[in-house]
Amino acid sequence: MELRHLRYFVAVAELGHMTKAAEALGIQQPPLSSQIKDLEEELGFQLFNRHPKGMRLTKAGQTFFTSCVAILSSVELAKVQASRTHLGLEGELIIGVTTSVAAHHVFSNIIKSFRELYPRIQLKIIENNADELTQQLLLNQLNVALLRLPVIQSVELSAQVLLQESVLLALPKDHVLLEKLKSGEKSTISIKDLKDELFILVRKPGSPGIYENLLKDCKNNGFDPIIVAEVDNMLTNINLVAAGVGISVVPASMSCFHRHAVVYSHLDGAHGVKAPITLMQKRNEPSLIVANFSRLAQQQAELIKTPDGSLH
Amino acid sequence: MELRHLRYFVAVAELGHMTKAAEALGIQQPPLSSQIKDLEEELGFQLFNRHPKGMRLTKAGQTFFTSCVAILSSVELAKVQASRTHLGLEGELIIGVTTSVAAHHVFSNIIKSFRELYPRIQLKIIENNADELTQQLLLNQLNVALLRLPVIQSVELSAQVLLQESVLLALPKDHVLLEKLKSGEKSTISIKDLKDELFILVRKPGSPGIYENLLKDCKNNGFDPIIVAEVDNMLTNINLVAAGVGISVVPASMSCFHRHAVVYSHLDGAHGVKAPITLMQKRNEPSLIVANFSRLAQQQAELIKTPDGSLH
DNA sequence: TCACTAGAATACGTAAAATATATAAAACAA
DNA sequence: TTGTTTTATATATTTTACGTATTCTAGTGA
Repeated sequence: MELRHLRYFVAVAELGHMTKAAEALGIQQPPLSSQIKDLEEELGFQLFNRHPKGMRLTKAGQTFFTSCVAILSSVELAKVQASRTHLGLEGELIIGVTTSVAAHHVFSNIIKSFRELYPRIQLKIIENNADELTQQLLLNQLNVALLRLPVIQSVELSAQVLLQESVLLALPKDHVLLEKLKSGEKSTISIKDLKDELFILVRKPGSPGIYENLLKDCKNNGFDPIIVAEVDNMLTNINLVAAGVGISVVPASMSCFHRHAVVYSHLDGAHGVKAPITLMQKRNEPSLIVANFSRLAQQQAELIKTPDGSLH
Repeated sequence: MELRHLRYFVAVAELGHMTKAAEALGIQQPPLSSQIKDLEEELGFQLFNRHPKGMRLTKAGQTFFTSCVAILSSVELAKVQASRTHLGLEGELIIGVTTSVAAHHVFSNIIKSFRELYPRIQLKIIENNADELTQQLLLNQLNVALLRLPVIQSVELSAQVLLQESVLLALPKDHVLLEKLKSGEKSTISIKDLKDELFILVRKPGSPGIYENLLKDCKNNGFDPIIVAEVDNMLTNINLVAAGVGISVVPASMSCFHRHAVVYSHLDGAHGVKAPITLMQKRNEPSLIVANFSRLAQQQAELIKTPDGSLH
């Protein structure tokens, strides 16, 4: 039994007429008769009662007809679905993201526009630190990761920087440096002023990252910072600053958190400290979905950059 | 695209190996390669990534594979279902029945054993009077009807008597004839004793039926009975007898109703009055379901007959 | 009753296409 | 390198779906 038999059978059943069905199918009547006969022989029973005015379905034929219509339409659906999968319009995308990237509005813009363009792709979003995300990417537990600075270099991975963001110093509201600014004793805060401050950092010892660059800048200014706490993500940084534990440096986009207890200030002399947003994926990623997501992420990042390259 | 393509594709996808799949399918590898290639060309995208160790499904291939498995199994199901319909094991049976037949235990036996033997046939049971049932049968609104005596003769219909049942006289508990029996004045009630009684009958004037025969018997005994009520079904007869409206004659199997208010008695001299149970169907009924039901009904009727032809 | 008509079935030749055989190409492994 | 494994290509062969011509059958109408 082939789909041809089902197509022919449905045509005859619908028109109730062998000759008309043959015409509709674009073949001659004798081969159509022959095919219907073959089908009936394979099934072992009559599908039609032959009348001088045409063909009428038997009870069994009626049952079979209903099934055939469903089968033929599910064949068409199968083609369309597979094609949509091939075009990257259908499927699943697992996105890993760090807390600090998730806090940036470019992330919500990316997700929103992706959902609009590819509504039939199921999105799964996993929040984790940069180190874990990279491991998951290598293990194919993620399709793509959005983080700040890559912490693991691997030939299997490719990284593209979506945007560069400057960082701000985060201080408890009642910090002495802020009083000096307010009283006019200082006009800006410089990295040199932080020599005796207690730092809260996100740091994987030995691996690169934003805070690795901060440590270098401090060293260039003649001191090693005092680290009072090492935490897992930048929101915890700010939580601890708000609690008065110490000071920290965070991406500008995070300055919306804890404004009742934390003041965010420009930091002079921290030239090396930037907080990019980086998209990472497997280097030989064949998935069109990932390619589409990557392109869209780039576009959304461009959109929120001002012409001179700075940020809104 | 033909089912062959789907079958071949599923085999290759399951084994991940063109050569092994060809072997499993009982064909050679080159034509299988060619068919898979044809399928991919028709779909417009690759279903497999070719690796030196075998074939691995693409994302689109995975989607298509899932659909194909479902399609192939629904093709098999379609065959089975149509075949079951052909064999009369699947489908619908609409049975018409009169109230008095429905009251007979042979009816519940028939329904019960039919449901056991043909559990996948949906039964619809319609209760109506004999006249309406016959009309519905002619209009193909019923597949089969169970009634007492045929009221319409038609070349389109065939009737078979399942069993013959005697009738009983139904009297109100306080009827004078019963007192005569009790006092010993009479040993039995004869049809002649009913000359001045008020009869409750189910009667379509001019058409045959149990009560037509009763009227003849009365005439043979020299009187026309006084008809106090004509009703639609025999249960109403008994209801009215219980209410003291008059007397009636009903099939023996109905003597279980209203025993607190109605007494059922043998009636001498009513030789012509029998209450058969008759199965009617269209004469050229092609349905195996109807044939099976008819055979089963006959069997069940035989079962409750005692060897000498009388009833339990 | 007899042709006439409409529709399906049969007979047979043809063309398309599925399959088989033989071989090549590609990617490893030893 | 050579041998092995696996898929792809080339070509021949067989199968089969299709086309053409015709027959069969059951109504229909004169």
